[in-house]
Amino acid sequence: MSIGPTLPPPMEELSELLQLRRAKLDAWRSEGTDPFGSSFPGTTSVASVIADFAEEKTVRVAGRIVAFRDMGKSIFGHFLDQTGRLQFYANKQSLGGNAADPTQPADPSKLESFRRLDLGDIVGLEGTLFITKTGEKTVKVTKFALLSKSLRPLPSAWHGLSDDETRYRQRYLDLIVNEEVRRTFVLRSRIVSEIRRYLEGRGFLEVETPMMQAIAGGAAAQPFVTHHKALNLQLFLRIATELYLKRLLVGGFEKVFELNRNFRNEGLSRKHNPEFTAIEVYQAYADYEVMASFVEGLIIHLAQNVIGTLQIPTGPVPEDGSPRKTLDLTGPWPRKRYRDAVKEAAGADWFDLAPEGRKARAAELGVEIIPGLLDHEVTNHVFEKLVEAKTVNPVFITHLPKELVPLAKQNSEDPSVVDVFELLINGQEISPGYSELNDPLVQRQRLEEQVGEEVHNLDEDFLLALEHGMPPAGGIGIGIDRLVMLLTGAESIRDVILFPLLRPR
RNA sequence: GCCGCGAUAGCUCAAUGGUAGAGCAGUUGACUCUUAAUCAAUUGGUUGUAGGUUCAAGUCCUACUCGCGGCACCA
Repeated sequence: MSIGPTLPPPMEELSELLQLRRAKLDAWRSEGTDPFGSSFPGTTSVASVIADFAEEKTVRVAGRIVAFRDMGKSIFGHFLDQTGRLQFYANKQSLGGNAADPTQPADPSKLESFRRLDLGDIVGLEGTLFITKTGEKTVKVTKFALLSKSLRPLPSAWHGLSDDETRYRQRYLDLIVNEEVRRTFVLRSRIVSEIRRYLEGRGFLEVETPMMQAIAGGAAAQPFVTHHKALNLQLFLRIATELYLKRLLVGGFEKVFELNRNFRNEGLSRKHNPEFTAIEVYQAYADYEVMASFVEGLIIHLAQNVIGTLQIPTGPVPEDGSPRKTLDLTGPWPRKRYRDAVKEAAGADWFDLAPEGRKARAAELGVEIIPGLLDHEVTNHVFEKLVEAKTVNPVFITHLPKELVPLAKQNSEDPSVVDVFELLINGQEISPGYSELNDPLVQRQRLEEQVGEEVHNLDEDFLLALEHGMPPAGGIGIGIDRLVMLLTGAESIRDVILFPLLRPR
């Protein structure tokens, strides 16, 4: 524990608001209370207080004060714990009275101390449960303990906190004040844990492979660079888990997955954070069709069991208060060949046109074509803008041209396409899946084409593994952040990552 | 990296180039079933930073910082 550079400024520089809060520290201490108190054992969560509610029952609860309504001789308020909000009530008799002998006069100083509490303070409360005239479950406080004094004001409870920069930099405030944010991150946690349960229940083994790699392979993204001192070694943060998981297939693990962070040195956007969570799943003796069914089953399972519905709200919240659009995850999800999807969007004659004709058609359709694009790249731009971006309900795009996916098996009937799928939902690629290439000689050739001149980037160790024999296998990847966005209806990846990357202030 | 938009009290937001304001929070007082408590009074500002134009700048101009959206990057 270091002293830290951010010592609090001297009192005279603090705003009045902060000075008053600090002054209360002395008030608490002068009556013998440590304002950053000790443990408060034996508490019950708000959720279980509400679930097992019985009038007159004595409970111990703890949380942060988020509302405080002082009415003179009695005080109402709400506190918040991890599971929810509960109303509390205190008056002179409840706090200062003698329960064993109600005829004895109450001690008013207890209520005066209680009145000194601020919004944001963390308290432990002991009291009896009752229901108010208006029907709200409430704890009547008989004893309280200040567990942590808050020296700064809470954002407005009514308006919430809406400044995105503050929400991300001080996420704790966002979590205290914005209930839907709390809900989103609870859901994220449940989604991740349900994915693990689902896979483990089907015999998959979770593994952990290196995040620091001498060669960052498995995708074509810029890696982050770091350095190991003792070995004087340049290392890269991984951009994918693929090549290590395939080594495990060689090693005889037939059903494996890894669910953890990847790092890509790319720009930030509504859909991109430089560190993001992904799962990759590999199953020996399966193919991309098996994996497509697997992904469909998994996502439907998550929607039903974590979210509770297959009808997911999506898109911007309308200003006029009308409900958001919804997308429908009900299966079975259609399969569509890449060529057919492009033809539907760009004309049945698309593939009959000359390359120049395709460029002209793309322009007519409003797809911007940068000069110098290869012919298949023109088609893929059209695909991305007119098919992918406009997809709402799930669709598996199959039979992609082999130029787009160099690491998958070629189709046995049509060698110009590969045995893969791309799962599109709500304008995003949620999951790719392959029949994995296990021919070490073809794999070497494809990787050599990919790395070009930079032969030192060729993962020889991976190719060596393949030469020992990797079983035919199906593999998938799912971007967890994007999956959580999809299932929670979030519009930005920053709303499903607790601490998204920001420039330091 | 490029283009556009934004930044005003602790929070949410106002303010024709002409006296920086409101609601909530805070403070003081009243009130023993309130719940956006209510009522009365009241404190709080280097208008993101640095320059410039102007008699006068929150407002116009330039640069910068940070954020948001889009583009580029991203099999």
